[in-house]
Amino acid sequence: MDDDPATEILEATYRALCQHGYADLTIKDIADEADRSKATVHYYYDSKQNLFTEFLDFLYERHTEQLATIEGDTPRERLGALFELVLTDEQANPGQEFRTAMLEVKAQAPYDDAIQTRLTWFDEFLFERIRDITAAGVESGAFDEDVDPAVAADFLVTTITGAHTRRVAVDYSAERLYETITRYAEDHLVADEPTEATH
Amino acid sequence: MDDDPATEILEATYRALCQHGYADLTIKDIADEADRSKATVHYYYDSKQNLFTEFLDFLYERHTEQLATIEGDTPRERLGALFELVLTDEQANPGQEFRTAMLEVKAQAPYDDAIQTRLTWFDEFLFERIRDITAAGVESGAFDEDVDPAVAADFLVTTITGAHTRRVAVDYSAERLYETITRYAEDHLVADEPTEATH
DNA sequence: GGCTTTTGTCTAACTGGTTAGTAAGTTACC
DNA sequence: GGTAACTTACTAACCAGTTAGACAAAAGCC
Repeated sequence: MDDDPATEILEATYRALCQHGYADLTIKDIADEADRSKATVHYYYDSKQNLFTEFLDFLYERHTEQLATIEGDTPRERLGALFELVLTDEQANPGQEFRTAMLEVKAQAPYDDAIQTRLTWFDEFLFERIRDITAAGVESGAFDEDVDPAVAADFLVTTITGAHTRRVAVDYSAERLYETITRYAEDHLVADEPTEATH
Repeated sequence: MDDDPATEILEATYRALCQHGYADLTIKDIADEADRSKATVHYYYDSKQNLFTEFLDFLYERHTEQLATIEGDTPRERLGALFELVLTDEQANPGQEFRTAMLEVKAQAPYDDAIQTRLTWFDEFLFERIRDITAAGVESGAFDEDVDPAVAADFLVTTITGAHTRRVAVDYSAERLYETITRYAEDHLVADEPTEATH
């Protein structure tokens, strides 16, 4: 927590973002959260856009670190742990407020190349992670042999994205979405023979 | 096109929304698009929030009319037509600008009950439409008998929502998402026996 | 028909509030 | 004394909503 002021401002940005949402996020909100003046924020970051771009880099680092911690002896376990992390984890993602703000940011992507570039990183990172786990599962025989890891990963990223959106837009239960996706994976990825025991 | 001024303003709102996005949408933008003054907009709609709520009602009506036109002799054809309408139809949905604006609106749902209520209508309408088609397919034997229509519809709505979000946030190809979802439906909904012919 | 009054539609100009960013100066440490 | 870190006070721009009134058509009245 004994960061340099620049990092402290990024952490304050996170808290301010959760409290006010992206649309209503002002430099003053961030400054207040960082216990500094508005001008100090501008001292470290030239513009609001500049600050936010660096904030997304900061988030990306945190997010990839989190996804890297995923463990499990089998691909199936690792995939389950990943779903849990991105769909239900409440301690890692302080919840609805942050997800809402991230959806606001996603909607701003077409207006801001720097944002779109970074959101694409997030998307691709998740895709690659799922594709690799799926490929390992296919190779080990745990997953159905005619599953194409890239196609399955693409589909799952889309569904996870949809779960995030629905959770915000129509206040849909995160748990229920988690269960539906897990069920899909169990039913359609896991190979037939070894799974019969599960039923 | 010879509507009353109130409706003309709603149509102007649609055009202004596509041009400026939701975040940057001002009463002036709408007024300019309607070739009227700012005060005239306020003459017909008390507040911006009021105008936008009525605009969403206007959109809902248009959207449900569109979804009602879906035809097809078999449930499979109807589901295919629905995917095409909600995922690729470019003449019905003037494209990226509008989808982007709608994602911005979705992100505002948690801050505005009137918006959330209406987005839930959209979500539920699509869900029910897919569930009914799926149920008809299961009943006729065209779809796998152990498909639960409600579960499948829920999953598909989530995936469609994800496709919309990814298209905006990471500029993902709509066509590719359409193909992935169609493939899922063909592989996992359609009953085994009658489908062998397709492969 | 001619006259006034009312009503519906609309506008220019203004108000009050907000915001990103800046300029100039202060404090604190080396 | 110089520099890094920081603040107060400001500017310029923007926006939702209001006000006061223009203009025309319709309605009521003689």
